[in-house]
Amino acid sequence: MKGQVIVSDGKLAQASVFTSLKGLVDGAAPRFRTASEYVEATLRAAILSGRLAGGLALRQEELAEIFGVSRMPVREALRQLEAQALVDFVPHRGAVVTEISADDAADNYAIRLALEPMALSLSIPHLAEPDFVLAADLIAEMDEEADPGRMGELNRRFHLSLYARAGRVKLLLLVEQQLAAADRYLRFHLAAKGREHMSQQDHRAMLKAAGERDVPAAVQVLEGHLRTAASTIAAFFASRG
Amino acid sequence: MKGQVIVSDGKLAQASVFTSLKGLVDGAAPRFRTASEYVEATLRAAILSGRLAGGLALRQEELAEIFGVSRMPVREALRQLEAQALVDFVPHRGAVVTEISADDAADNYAIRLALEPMALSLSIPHLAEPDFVLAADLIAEMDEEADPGRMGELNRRFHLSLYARAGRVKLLLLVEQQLAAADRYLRFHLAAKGREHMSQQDHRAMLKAAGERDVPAAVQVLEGHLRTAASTIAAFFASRG
DNA sequence: TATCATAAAATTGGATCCAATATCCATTTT
DNA sequence: AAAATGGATATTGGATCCAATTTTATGATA
Repeated sequence: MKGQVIVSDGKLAQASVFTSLKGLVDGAAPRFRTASEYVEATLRAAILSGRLAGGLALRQEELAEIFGVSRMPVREALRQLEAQALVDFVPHRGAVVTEISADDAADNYAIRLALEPMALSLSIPHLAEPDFVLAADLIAEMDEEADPGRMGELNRRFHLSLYARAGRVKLLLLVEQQLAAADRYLRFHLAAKGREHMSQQDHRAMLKAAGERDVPAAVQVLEGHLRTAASTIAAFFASRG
Repeated sequence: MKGQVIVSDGKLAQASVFTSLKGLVDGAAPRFRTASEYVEATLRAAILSGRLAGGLALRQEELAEIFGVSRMPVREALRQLEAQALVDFVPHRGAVVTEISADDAADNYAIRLALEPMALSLSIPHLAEPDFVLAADLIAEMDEEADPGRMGELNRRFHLSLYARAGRVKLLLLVEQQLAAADRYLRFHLAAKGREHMSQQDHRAMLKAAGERDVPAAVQVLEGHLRTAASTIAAFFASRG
């Protein structure tokens, strides 16, 4: 079997990462329609969570064995991830997990800074009681949460809860993608500053302004929130990597 | 051969569309590294240009024959297009070209209205003489151009020329995608209002403001430009589709 | 004639197989 | 000892093959 190859040389660390992949999505997510969707979702979660680090080469055959499928669904999944800029195809070398850099982080925040105020502005007039309740619940959950990965998800869902009534599905789709990508950087943010810098007061202020249908105030808080996060992460990259 | 099947029943019209596909990209574009890239580029151009209308089912085997490849590169290309929201996979039915609707157009313009002012603001301080020359040239070309398809391309390139120095590659990538998607609607715009409504005075005003490094003025013109286009297209859909 | 059951055709997702090509390592040569 | 060279090995892109499932056509029956 090729399994031995994985642990034979310097790839042991990778092997332990890979072998833990399979169960990653199984718990929360529903069953997938196709194998490639399953592989794609699992790999995407692993990359966004940082479990598969930038620069790592993902070889099709190896992944196929781990997931218990042929190389074909793996190939399709990797192509999808390529379209999402999560991997680069290098001929005869494999799909390489894209590196995250200060520049990428800046890009991500510039995009969010453009899209999210738009989404929020469109959504606020149509938000209803259940939306406010959900948002408040998520803030409360974040107060309790310690795990950084789960924290990222809660943060994402909070933001989306306020944008949900924007009525523009493709806009929201883009926002979701950018929020998911932001998780890759948020981990550094939390590591650098601790979870108290999750800016829960910003979240509360946004919710309050939204409740009062005060679009300019909500947008102002959101923009400050994003700019703060962006500069924190920029500082982190400047100091370390 | 299956070729006969294509022309045997009611699919004749589709066949003539399909068979003209192959050469679509050959002229301008360089050779592609892989077959799937070639297929993808050709299909994308055909969909964005409106040559493959919304609702049309793209069957893998049929495309494979037309392109002279097996079903596999076709499959990969279609998956890529799915990621770009240009087709939907319907099980056992084929990849269906997504319909364009008033709602989609509104989404597209909302996204552009969020992203492009950001790109323009970031870019203006770094624009240099060659950028202004290129932009001016493109305006002049548009004055002469009659063909709607080519007009769309010129318009796209003009906008990009002013955003080019934003220094945020992923942001620009998104902008490019949205501009390409906008071509699908621009065709209706031109059909409805004639090419004099291409708002060349807006283009000139944007270029002037950019030349004076007047970011707020340039952004204001751009926003007005996009809002006008959006409402024109909304009116078009309201009257017709 | 309309409707429902049943069989045939078509289409996809996935597996396996094949050819082309780049990488990597050992050996040789300077 | 370092560099060049040649061949084994690994890896990918593409072709062909197979199974599952849906759609569509056909025909029987009320």
